[in-house]
Amino acid sequence: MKLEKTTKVGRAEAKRGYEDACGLAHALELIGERWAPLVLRELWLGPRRFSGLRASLPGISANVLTQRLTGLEERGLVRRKQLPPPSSVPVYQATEWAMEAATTLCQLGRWASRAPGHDPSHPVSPVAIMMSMKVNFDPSLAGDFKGIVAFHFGEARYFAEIRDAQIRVERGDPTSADVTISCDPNALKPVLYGGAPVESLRPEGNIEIARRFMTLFSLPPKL
Amino acid sequence: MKLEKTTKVGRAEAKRGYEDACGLAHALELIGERWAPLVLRELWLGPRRFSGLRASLPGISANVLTQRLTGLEERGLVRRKQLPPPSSVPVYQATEWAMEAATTLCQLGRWASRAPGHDPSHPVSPVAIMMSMKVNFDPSLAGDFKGIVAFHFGEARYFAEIRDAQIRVERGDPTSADVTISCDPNALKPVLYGGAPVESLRPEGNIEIARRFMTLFSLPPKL
DNA sequence: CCGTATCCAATAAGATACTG
DNA sequence: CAGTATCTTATTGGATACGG
Repeated sequence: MKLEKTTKVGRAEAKRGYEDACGLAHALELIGERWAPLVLRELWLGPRRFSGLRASLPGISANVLTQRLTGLEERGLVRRKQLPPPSSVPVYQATEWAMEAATTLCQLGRWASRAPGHDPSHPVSPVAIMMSMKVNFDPSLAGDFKGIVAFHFGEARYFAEIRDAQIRVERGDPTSADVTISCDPNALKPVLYGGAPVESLRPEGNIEIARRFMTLFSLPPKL
Repeated sequence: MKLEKTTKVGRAEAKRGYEDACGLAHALELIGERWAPLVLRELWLGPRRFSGLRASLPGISANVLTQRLTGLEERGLVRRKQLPPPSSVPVYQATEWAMEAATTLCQLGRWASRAPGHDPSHPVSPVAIMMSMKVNFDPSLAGDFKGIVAFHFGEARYFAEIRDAQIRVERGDPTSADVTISCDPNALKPVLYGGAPVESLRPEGNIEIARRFMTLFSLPPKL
């Protein structure tokens, strides 16, 4: 139609910036684009590959994921790496600095889960459910409980360790798990937050530890 | 290929949601739109009117501000009020719940200010500069300093009180200020964070308190 | 399997004018 | 002042198609 650039914008003001010195405005320029915070969430527990990110981010398209990853890389939030040959798989890793934001974003997630409009019936990714454990762990319920629970979500492996009324969540295999749970991330929600029995997940190992573990999380009160 | 819902538009596919039960995804549906976090920032210290918001958000257009305010109101983050007659001015106020998010967003702002790309030469709003004080106050520098500094940014009035190595930032007039500074918010930046002398701002009152006050803030280290 | 490039339709944002 | 209305531009997401 009209190919003429109306020059309204004048110089190459390519990006839409906020022109605001407030750090928050800059945060939005760094991670304010659609999907960006969720990409960071997926990188929270370690490097991931393109297809894994795509699978964990239902609805993102390949081109948008590419844009986000390259954008985040340009801004110093993500580093792209090649695993050593022969695998030579490219993976994306959050920088240490980006990880600090991820911690803050966790809190934002906890805050939002109080909203009346929050629908927990949607699917969750493995990282998302592990993050929910990190953020909804209630130290006051833990007493002197101590245990390591391994989670197998298909090929993906994570574990949570509770000790001294603190929780640690990591990717990979623990040195020694008390109990291992193999399931879909979504199956964990009713057990963690709905009081469903852990037996439904067929835990392997110390079932008593599994049972107790699942009682240590509480969603913040709804509004 | 075999998507049955390929019917182009799909009618009721109203909003673009993330379809992700993770709280963070819902947070983005609540405040992930462009400008939304900055609107909340402006409401951080109390209710504001439409024109004040527009003035503090350089670059936002009236229709987008309207959309944000009505959207935030629908989602329970903002309440619209009418001041009692004869003024009858409509004002927008953040709900208590939204204020919790604002606190987290502050942290995000502090995080982002470490970025190499952060340009502090852009203008800041009164609320933004007050927020920077809140978030960059360094208790370890405060010792037993005690003082109340009032800020007049045109008609807008704010104050900061430091006591017991804590800072409190509010809108309005303090019961008794040690010193009052009338200036543009931007003029405060070099004094707070660049070591410029407070005398350049012509403080009225206890200048020694003003001088000491300005030394109690430190930006996080750049990357 | 890991992406990138391109085209297109649907939205969101921006600029401007205008009304009560 | 407090917004609507309207039009233009930019970004998004989906669907391929294509290269390593």
